[in-house]
Amino acid sequence: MSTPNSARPALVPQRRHGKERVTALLAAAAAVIAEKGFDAATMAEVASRAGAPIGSLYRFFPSKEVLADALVQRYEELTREAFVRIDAQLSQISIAALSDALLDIVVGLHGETRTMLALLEGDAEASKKREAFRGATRRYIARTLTLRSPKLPAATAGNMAVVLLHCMKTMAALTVKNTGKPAPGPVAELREMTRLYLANKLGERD
Amino acid sequence: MSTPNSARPALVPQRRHGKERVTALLAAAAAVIAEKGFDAATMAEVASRAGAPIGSLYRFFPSKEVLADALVQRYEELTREAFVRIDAQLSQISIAALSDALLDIVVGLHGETRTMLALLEGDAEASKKREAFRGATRRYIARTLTLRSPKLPAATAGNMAVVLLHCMKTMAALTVKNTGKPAPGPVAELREMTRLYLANKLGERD
Amino acid sequence: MSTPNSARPALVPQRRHGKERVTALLAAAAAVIAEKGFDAATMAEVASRAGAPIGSLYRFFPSKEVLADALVQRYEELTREAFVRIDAQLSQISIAALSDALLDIVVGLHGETRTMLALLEGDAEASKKREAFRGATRRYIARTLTLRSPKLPAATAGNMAVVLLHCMKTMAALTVKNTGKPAPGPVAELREMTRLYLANKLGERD
Amino acid sequence: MSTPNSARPALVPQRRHGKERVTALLAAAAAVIAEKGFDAATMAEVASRAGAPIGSLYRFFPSKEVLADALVQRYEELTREAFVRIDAQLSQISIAALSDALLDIVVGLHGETRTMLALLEGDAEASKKREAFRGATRRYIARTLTLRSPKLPAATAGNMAVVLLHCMKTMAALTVKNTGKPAPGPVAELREMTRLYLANKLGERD
DNA sequence: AATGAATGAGATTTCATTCAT
DNA sequence: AATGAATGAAATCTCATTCAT
Repeated sequence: MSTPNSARPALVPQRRHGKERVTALLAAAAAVIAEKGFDAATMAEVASRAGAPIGSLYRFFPSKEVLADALVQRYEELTREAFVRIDAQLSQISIAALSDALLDIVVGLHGETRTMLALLEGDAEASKKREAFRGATRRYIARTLTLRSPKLPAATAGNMAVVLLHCMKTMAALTVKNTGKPAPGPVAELREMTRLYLANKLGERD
Repeated sequence: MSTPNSARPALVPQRRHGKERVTALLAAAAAVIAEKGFDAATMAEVASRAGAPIGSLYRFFPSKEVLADALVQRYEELTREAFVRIDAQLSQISIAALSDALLDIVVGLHGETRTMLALLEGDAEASKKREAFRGATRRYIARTLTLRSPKLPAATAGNMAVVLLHCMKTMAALTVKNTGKPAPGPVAELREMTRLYLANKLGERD
Repeated sequence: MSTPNSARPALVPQRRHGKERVTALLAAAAAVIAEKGFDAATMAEVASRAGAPIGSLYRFFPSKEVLADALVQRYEELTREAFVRIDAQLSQISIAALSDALLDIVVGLHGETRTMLALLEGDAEASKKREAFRGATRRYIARTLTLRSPKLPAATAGNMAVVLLHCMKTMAALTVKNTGKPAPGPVAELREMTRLYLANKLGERD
Repeated sequence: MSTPNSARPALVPQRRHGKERVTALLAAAAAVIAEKGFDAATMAEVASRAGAPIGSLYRFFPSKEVLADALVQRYEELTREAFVRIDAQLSQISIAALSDALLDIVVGLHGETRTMLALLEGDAEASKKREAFRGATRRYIARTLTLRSPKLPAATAGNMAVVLLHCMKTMAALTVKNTGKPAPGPVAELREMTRLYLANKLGERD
């Protein structure tokens, strides 16, 4: 009657129509959250922009929280895949290239960088899933650093990962600056700073 | 949510009692926003935590937006003063010290770092005042860089300022991580990265 | 809450599989209603607890109202059978034993006493079927009283039946008190009060 | 943002206008709950029937639960006062008169007997306040019994109170039967049964 | 001027019932 | 016939802002 249905996870659609609808709902949610931020985004607008009745939205995503988590989970999967690709060629690329590859991960989210930023904001009330995303990404970074420089102490790798995660967030912020245009100057500076940092820490000391 | 009272600016209190009340209201607003975020902070809680009636809050700050702007303006003033202090000793300090000084500005906000972050989040709906804060800080950074290295092209200084502003935001985020404890490892890494970057860009090439 | 499907009655299942399913659905409905009350019980939970798809539930019971009526009808049948057994030995038992037998009828519903109470609550919106249950039980009581004491005026028997019906409801309430334990002290008092009343009214004055 | 405001108790109105409004709201709530039962009564209808906007209703009664509790508390106060009056003349009245006085308490609630019944229904989800009402009334009864017959064992008084409370509920149910008309026959029977019981238990054995 | 009660649009969420597959 | 996804009206509750006192 009044107990919020926060327990149930997102429903996985069975039929083709349901899959299309879920895709549309997630796209609409990403768009609305990108435009207005998580709090100001309303479930009604998400549904209507997806051309779905509100009941359908709630059938698949039983709460606003679950809807946000579904988006975050997608970003986490994309991020994990990106690290798999980076790790596969880790021994063949320069440290500068590695640095660029890290920053380019956020660009790979295409139009949803702004959504991801909106979802990652707000430490306090953010759900477990979103905090987990940050943690997971940090671990991916640390593991990649260790793979590349096996002598790097684990603690150092962890600390560096925190800083590099923020560099990635900065990259995301620059990418969406001014509604989509990449702001090339600042991006170049960010790349330079990150390259310098990685080169200095990971070695290549000649 | 009805028609907002967007016109009138924050009232400047005349009598001593009024000044104390405004101080208490701003402190309460900072605390509530830090705890719950801007959207979840309610005007009623701000007033009650300041021991003031809600009508009094609205007398001095005609809207939630104006209240947020007043906080941002205070942070901008503190930031400006910090740059004045940095610029005064700019020729006598090393680049590493300058780098640290930039990052330490956010620490100077004491307990309100979290509030400032909450107010700076959310590109979309943020008011002009908050956008102006970012712009002003960026200009302060650029001016300081130019003062220290007069040959630095203006465009480069501007681009660097964008990146350094994000380093400051990172510093702020690390400062409030885990309810106040500074997370020393990541902070050390951030300082190192920023020092490397500034040293490389501003020179000291001997 | 839209237009209810009030017309069609409960479908009587033809095949054996259908009968089993109906039994499972009714048992699930009884359990859910006992736990949460009629309003808070949802059709979805009834179906899922019976291991049946929601469509199947609606095939046999075209509305929530009809489902409740089916339960009530079962209680009415059980009650009628109980009165048949009581009437069969009516001339051989003492008035005290008759009194106890009346109160024990509700105990014979086993685990569904709570369900019955939940369905009998709420005068206002209760369906005809549920009101009819009360009326029928009242008539059973009155008839049994008349059978036992033929000189009892019909009007008196009817009035007494109303009171005795409430004694049975009280017995039901005491039976389910504290999740199933019978609360022996109050039950003993209720038995005593009912015996006194019946003995006084039905006679045995010699 | 989403936390229900179940914590805050009912607000006590300060000004005269507020007191009138609270009175109107409680009357409207009692009427709607009496007509439709607690679950089917909507906050919107309560407000509109009191001629108040929904926000005003929630200002004074922060949740539906609190609104119900306020009604129950009023009934508890009326009940307590009734017991005070009964106890004051306890030594001067016959046991039959005491029995009648107990049953007449529910009649003293005038038109709100049905509301009280609706609020007392439903063991499971009922709030603490409503359970407390039952408990308090039981204790009032037990104390009155003990005052009248000091030799009565405490445990027996408690058990009798449970049964007598149900007699009072029965009286309430009979009072509201058929939208207000008292159904004189059954009431007379109930009075008789209760008198017999009390006379038998409390004594007058000469 | 100061207060805090009043307002009501709008947000999230539920669920009985239907109907396409 | 059987299934379970889809629907949307309606319920509870919030809160920025106003304005009578």
